Amino acid sequence: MSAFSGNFSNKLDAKGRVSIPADFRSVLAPPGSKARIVLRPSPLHPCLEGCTEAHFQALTDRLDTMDPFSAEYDDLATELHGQTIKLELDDDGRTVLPLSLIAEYGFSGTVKFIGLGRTFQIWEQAAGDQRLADLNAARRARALTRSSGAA
Amino acid sequence: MSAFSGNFSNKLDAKGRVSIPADFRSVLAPPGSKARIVLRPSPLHPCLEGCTEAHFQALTDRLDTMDPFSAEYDDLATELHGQTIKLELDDDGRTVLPLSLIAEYGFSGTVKFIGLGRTFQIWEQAAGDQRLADLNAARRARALTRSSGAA
DNA sequence: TGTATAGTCACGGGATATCATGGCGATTAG
DNA sequence: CTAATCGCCATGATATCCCGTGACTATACA
Repeated sequence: MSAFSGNFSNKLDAKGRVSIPADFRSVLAPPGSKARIVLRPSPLHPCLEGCTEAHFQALTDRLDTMDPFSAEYDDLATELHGQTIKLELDDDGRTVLPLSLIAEYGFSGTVKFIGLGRTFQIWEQAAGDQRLADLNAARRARALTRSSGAA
Repeated sequence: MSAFSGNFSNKLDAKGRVSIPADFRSVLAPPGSKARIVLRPSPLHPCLEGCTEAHFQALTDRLDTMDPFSAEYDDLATELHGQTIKLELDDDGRTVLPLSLIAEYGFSGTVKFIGLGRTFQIWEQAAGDQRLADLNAARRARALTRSSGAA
């Protein structure tokens, strides 16, 4: 597998450590080698967004296509680099989330990992569940609309 | 055969394992090789929907044409990947359904596989039977309505 | 045609590996 | 010297693998 899929709930211990789901670890690095993740605030949601270093590189490549003196360049560069944290996983597949982030996102006890393919998100448990539920409701509404239109 | 057809009832054992019907296995992978299935919640029914990795790939291909920073991308990616489970079949053609799913869909003892061609569904036995019965009833009603001109 | 044989399949059980998580102790910084 | 951080090990739970068994089917053979 080479994409982040599924959602997982893992515990944040007293020291701010969390296990990265094993499925995600296998995407982040070939088994055996040190895995690293790149984390930054989601531009859309109250959650963290994580990806591989390679994917982050691909995102920043986009900067090279932009006018380096434009406001857009400045905004995107700041967004991408200004709040990005690179973390290394320990031998148990865990990483330590900085206390500031834990406080900022209201993480308490359990966090939710949601796969988005090339990236994944880390939510406060309840908020993450809500996000999925909202999407499902919308999907269901779309499906029903379609079928009643066709019938 | 290259489509999921027919319906089958198989048992869920104490460990949450279930045999994938042999007919479906032959669609999922050439005999001998490891078969994988992609499962996600049905948008319309209280059941799981399964398909091949290739079919899922076709669904996610659409993401590559979208702006990865847009809300649309985020929604679709979460919808597609966020609740997707990729399972590998063991040498006996079985797979393990996560406990959370078993609870969520009320699976107990026996589950029903219903082929939908490119995909298939996994229902709690009684609900799946009901689904088929409902469809037949609706079909009969339509036929009667047509023949009598109006009902 | 009736019977024996081999194959496939669903299903159960038990041994083993993997994972998430708690805790301890060493190491480092202040 | 104290406190925070990091690496390592212990543990329970879960998943994975590998085996055997019985039902049913298809094939071979007399």
